[in-house]
Amino acid sequence: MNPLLVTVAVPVPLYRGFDYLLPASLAAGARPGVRVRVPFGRRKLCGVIVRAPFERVDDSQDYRPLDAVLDDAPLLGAELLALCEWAAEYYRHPLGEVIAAALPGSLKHGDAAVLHRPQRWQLTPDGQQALATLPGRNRAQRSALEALQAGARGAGEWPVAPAIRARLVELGWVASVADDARQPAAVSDPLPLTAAQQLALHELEGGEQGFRVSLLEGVTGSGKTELYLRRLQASLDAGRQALVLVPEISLTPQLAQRLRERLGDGVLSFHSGMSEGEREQAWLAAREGTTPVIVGTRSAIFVPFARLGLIVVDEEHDASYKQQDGFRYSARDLAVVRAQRLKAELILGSATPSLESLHNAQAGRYRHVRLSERIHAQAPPRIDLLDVRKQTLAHGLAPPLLSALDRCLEAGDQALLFINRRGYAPILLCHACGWQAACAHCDARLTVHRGRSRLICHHCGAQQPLPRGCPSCGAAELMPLGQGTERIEQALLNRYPRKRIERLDSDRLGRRHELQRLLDDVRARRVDVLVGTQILAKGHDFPNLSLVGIVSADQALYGADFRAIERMGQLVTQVAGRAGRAGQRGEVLLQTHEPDHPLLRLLVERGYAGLSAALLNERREARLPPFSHLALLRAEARDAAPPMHFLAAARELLLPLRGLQVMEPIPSGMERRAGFVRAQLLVQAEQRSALQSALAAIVPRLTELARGVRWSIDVDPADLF
DNA sequence: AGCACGCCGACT
DNA sequence: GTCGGCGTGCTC
Repeated sequence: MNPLLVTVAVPVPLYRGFDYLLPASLAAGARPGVRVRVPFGRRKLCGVIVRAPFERVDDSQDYRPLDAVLDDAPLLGAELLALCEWAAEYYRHPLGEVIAAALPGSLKHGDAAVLHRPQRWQLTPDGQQALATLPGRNRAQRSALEALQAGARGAGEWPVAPAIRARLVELGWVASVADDARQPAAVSDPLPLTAAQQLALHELEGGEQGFRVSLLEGVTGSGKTELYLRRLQASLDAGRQALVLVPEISLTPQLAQRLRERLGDGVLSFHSGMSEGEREQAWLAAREGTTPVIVGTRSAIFVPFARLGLIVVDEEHDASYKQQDGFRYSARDLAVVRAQRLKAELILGSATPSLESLHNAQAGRYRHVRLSERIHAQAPPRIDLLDVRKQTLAHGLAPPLLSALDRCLEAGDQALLFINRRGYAPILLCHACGWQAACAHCDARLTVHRGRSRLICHHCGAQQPLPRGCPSCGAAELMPLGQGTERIEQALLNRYPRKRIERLDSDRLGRRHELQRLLDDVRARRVDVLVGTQILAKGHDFPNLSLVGIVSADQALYGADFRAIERMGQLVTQVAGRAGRAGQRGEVLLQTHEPDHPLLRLLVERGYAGLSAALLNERREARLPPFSHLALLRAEARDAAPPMHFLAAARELLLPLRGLQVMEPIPSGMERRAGFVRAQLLVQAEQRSALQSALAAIVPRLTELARGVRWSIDVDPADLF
């Protein structure tokens, strides 16, 4: 018999498969999904077997034997492996890298997959006694013991420094006990449903079981989460697990906590803010079936489950579900694929659904479940356009907005100001000679950050100290032009010295618990005005806002990207939705220089539903997604010519293929970025399959053409820059 | 992506 | 005379 070979996916950016000789001694355990250690060039890599062993037939090729089989049982089950293969095909990304993206760090590098038995820390009788007699100076020990007594349960929920814990164990005051019987602790009762919720729940539950997608379109405050909870409970009751995706790390603790209160403490999180160890344990627990629910961000779509029955994608319109570099997958779209393959239920929830999902719902592929009433029966916030033309702006704020703020704060209410720009000002200008602070590596201006006293490029991260005078003409005074969150915050601090003004943007999200503390302060009404970027639009709940000011959304109106207005509508609607308290209508002011823009008027008069309907019509006319399918071929290099030449050659390869419309290669929106000159080629197809086969056909040739050019394929690009 | 091999400038 | 610059070539 001929020797056996196995195909191994190795984590390298190569589109070819690599076959290895399978030593007879290792043949028993070699199955798809099992990790192996293989020699690769001069190094050793951890790869995954992706095909059942097969007999060697050709003698022309030399093979190297694999070193070791790392798993007794496949680490990637058939379902997850198939999902990875599907994603690699669809997104035209090397399978080895896709699998690497699906594995938590430590497992990716070949560490043994060991699920620690859940353990729980417990006060011993000695510990009980010690707590009573412990001298007051042992503060750390005391508070740790008190936390345990107060009912901290899982190991992760007992906040104690490892050194203190070790000491307490040594003293015999605490002990760990196995916690297999994860009794659902402190499970609270479901909230009563409104009539509208009941109706919606009925629609979600009804009809054919098995694979189904529901687009749950519910305005802010309509109680989508309670419906998720009902479906999650039903899934758990049926003995199946569930996956809940959220767009942002900062939303996981909040939601995970709420799920734990209702579904028990088996609910685990999965996101990049966790340590590798924590992520690995959550991943393994889901795979074993020992955790009923995972709440996570984009990458959690690759968590394996023993019996997944339900996926919820919250805020499904959110662009963060699309990975923007490397393996450019959409977790929301993969959720559809995964649910279909598993015959599972999928709920896509949003107050402002993406045009793609709306289109799918209208085409009958998704159930369209609407929740149009807010629970507390407030009127939905009305958005008023504030024409700022010819008005004197103070740091970008027009007098009517300022007087609305005055009234709001006098009444002791809270206000929120939204501006989608970090920093103090996006431009630093010399009034004497016209010089502007520009990035040395990008075609971009540097943003003034007053607090840190620096100029920062928001595209490549380059920084420099804030210059004292003009570097070009020496004039003493430089003018910050335009506004960011920092500047609005400053202006409000000056105007309202006795009020508490807080800023919320990614610059402030450094420390782990800071966001949580800030949000708590806002909810407890210790903050009067909150100034922030789109983080404010992402589902955080602020129950006491009576005024929302949107400093500007005009940029989207001039934006070159065909999705700019859709995004603006989502952002504005989401931010506006934060306004209004029980029984009181919120006020929303949207500053604009284009008060007569038809799409802006549509948004204000007919809401997101009106805007999205009009945008869908435009897309249909223009044959843009979701009425066609796009792929973007990007290229970059140190010099300007190679990317264009590469793309021109790629275009030649594509032109003879059928069912495609191939544009001319063009320089990217920001041509130079982080020292690279970038260009792109847009390919459009009516049929997804035509796009797929075209890309499949040209990838091997691209590899040959790419001399000195870095390139990537973006299937279903989120933006065309 | 790594990692090596391979030929041309400023240093112990 | 060497250390090292990154160009390009390969990885079963």
